[in-house]
Amino acid sequence: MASVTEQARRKQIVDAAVAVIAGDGYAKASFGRIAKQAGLSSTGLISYHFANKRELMDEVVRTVLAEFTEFVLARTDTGEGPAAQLRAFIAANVEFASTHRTHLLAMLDVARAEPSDGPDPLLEADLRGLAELLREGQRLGEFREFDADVMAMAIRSARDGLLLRLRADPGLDLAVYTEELLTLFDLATRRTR
Amino acid sequence: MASVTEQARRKQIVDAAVAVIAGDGYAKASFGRIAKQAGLSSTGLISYHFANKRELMDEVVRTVLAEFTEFVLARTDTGEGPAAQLRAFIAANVEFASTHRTHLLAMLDVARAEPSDGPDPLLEADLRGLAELLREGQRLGEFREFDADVMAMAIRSARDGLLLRLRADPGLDLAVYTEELLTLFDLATRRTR
Amino acid sequence: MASVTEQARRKQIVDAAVAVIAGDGYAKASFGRIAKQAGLSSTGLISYHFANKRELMDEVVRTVLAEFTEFVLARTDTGEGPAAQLRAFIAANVEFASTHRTHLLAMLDVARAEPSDGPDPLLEADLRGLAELLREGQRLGEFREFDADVMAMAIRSARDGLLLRLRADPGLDLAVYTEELLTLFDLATRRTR
Amino acid sequence: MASVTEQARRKQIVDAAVAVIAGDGYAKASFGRIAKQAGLSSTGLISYHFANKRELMDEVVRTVLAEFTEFVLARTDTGEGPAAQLRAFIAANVEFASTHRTHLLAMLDVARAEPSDGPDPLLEADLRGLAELLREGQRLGEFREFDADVMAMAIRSARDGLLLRLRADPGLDLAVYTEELLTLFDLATRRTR
DNA sequence: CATGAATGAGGATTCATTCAT
DNA sequence: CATGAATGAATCCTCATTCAT
Repeated sequence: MASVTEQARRKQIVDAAVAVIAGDGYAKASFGRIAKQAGLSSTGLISYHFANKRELMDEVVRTVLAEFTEFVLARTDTGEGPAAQLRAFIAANVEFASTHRTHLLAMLDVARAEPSDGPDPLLEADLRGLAELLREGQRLGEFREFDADVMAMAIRSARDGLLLRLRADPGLDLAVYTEELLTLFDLATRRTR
Repeated sequence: MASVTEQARRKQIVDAAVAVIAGDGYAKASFGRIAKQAGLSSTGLISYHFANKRELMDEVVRTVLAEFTEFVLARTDTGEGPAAQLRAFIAANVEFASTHRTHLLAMLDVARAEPSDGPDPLLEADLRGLAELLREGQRLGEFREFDADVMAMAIRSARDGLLLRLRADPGLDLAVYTEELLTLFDLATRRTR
Repeated sequence: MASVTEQARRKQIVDAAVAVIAGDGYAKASFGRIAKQAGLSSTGLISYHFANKRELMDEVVRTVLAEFTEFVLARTDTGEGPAAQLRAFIAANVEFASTHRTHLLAMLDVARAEPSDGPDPLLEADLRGLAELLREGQRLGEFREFDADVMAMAIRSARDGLLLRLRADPGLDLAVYTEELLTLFDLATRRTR
Repeated sequence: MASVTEQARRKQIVDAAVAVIAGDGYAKASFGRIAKQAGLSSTGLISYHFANKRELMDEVVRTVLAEFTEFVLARTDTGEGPAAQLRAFIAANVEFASTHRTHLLAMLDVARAEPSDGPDPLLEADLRGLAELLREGQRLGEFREFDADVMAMAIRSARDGLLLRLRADPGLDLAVYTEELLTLFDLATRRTR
């Protein structure tokens, strides 16, 4: 279980699925299209490596989420204070959204189309850390008193909104966008004297 | 053309489509499910009233968008200044999101799954007015200098984020949520001395 | 039964059916298209006047066949000898094929698509008279000894071939075509000295 | 691509389609009937091997046309003069019409129901060679001066007429029919004294 | 492991026909 | 008589999944 070839094939298939979903949307992401995108000669191969479509899609989400988390954490855990970390977090989000646009779009599409049962782990895991950071900032007096969960959701939503904008308008100036969001949430969170 | 019965049936079918999409997602919204939800005896009846699935989905979007626009505009165009209008706009958005949760979820699902050609009219029409309001506030000196398009997107995204939260957690305290968002964007937009 | 209005409606529907079949082929000749062609507001009206589709199609065949027979007979029964009558018959066939192209095409399409049980009455009735004429010519010594049924079929087939040509190439020179067929069958039938 | 199994299945399906069309007519030739005729468990298998119905029908036409052309050419290209070749051509046509009745009927039905765009290749390709043979005979002085296109059409139509007769009356004496047609067109084409 | 053929359920859509008004 | 809404069977086609090789 989990030989090298096996791992490589699964990755190949997941990557193809990401590309198809990001390109044509989840609705058009059939095994047929994914197999063609991956250069496979049979959809049977996908079924061989994944128990069913749901499992493939779960892996798509898991993979992108792992990349994303690693990317963002590496840029956020800087040992600086919460305010600085929040700035780093937002910047990292925007950067990932632009460099991994297809991955993120695919993940959001899947999450919307195949909602998991109960509280969405995506929604939760992603937000928990951010809310914790915000609360830490409040404890240290760098942030004003706001509802950390609402603020976290607003920050994450702003990044998702950027994704939609990027889909419609790929030539967007990200430097400006980043700066605007940094200022926006700086003003929204900082201790009001 | 467009008799009373006809209109009633179309509305019935659109309502059923909204319910199915909000409940099971767009991917599962087949004519079969919609017909069952609507209590129709045959999917043929849907085809009788709508040229094809796309036309039905377009009407779903159009219907919800009309409700939404009317609801929000009625609460926003108060003759007050931009800052007050922005507060009204955000409050109206949150209120509509909670009272018409299924409608809004369905609309967003359809818009994501069936992207229209060219710039998404949903994305555009919805945002244009908000950005205009923000610029007006800047002209009048009520708002600071920010990129109105980015800010508009952030505001709308915050509302969409609320929707997702509501789906996962229907018991959410909306009064708190509204108040938090009002403060958030008040701080983010107001003229910094 | 068979009031004036009734008759008029049936004719209107049959004419529309002929136009649709000749234009788009039997396969596309749905009640919906026929109703639209006839300017009717409902396909129900067709069902009201015809027990079922088969009956409508039978009437299409019957109607065209009646027109055709009347047209040809009027030009053939000239009181002249069989050879002259054969010439008149062929000329009349070509003329009808050109002036009533749609009608004849529709009839042939229906006859091919909905073959009646047993010996095709179209095939029979149409040919019987012609074969009889040929045999009469043989009795009178104007024609050589050939199989009258085969010859009759060849003559009728030549006219059907003309129809196909007309469908593909409407600008055909019929005067030439007629003359050629007259000579062809004159040579084929006349007493060889 | 084009494995042995693949070819065998395609042939099996085409054969079943021919049988159904010849038996019940093109209008009744649904995937369901064809699958049943072929002993397949699902219409999906037909879709697996043919991109769509049109492609299947095109292959039906192509297959029969290839058989027919090969059959007739092998009996016509005898190195003899045009008159002898014409006799061979007619005899071969009649023979093929009797031995491959279903195939020919199916082909004609499809060609009538699914007219290709532009000039019908069936109508054209089939006739071109025959007309050429006739013109060659005129150049060599074996045939009289007639319109070669009209004559070619008459000859082909006579064969189609035989097909219709065979459908209605399978017990037809073909030896007689052949002899009659040979004489008919010999008289019609040969140089007059 | 990989292939491609096969399966059968489910998809949207078309259609002839029925029926209340 | 005419209308248009409704019905349900049938059509082609797509798809995830299975399985022998």
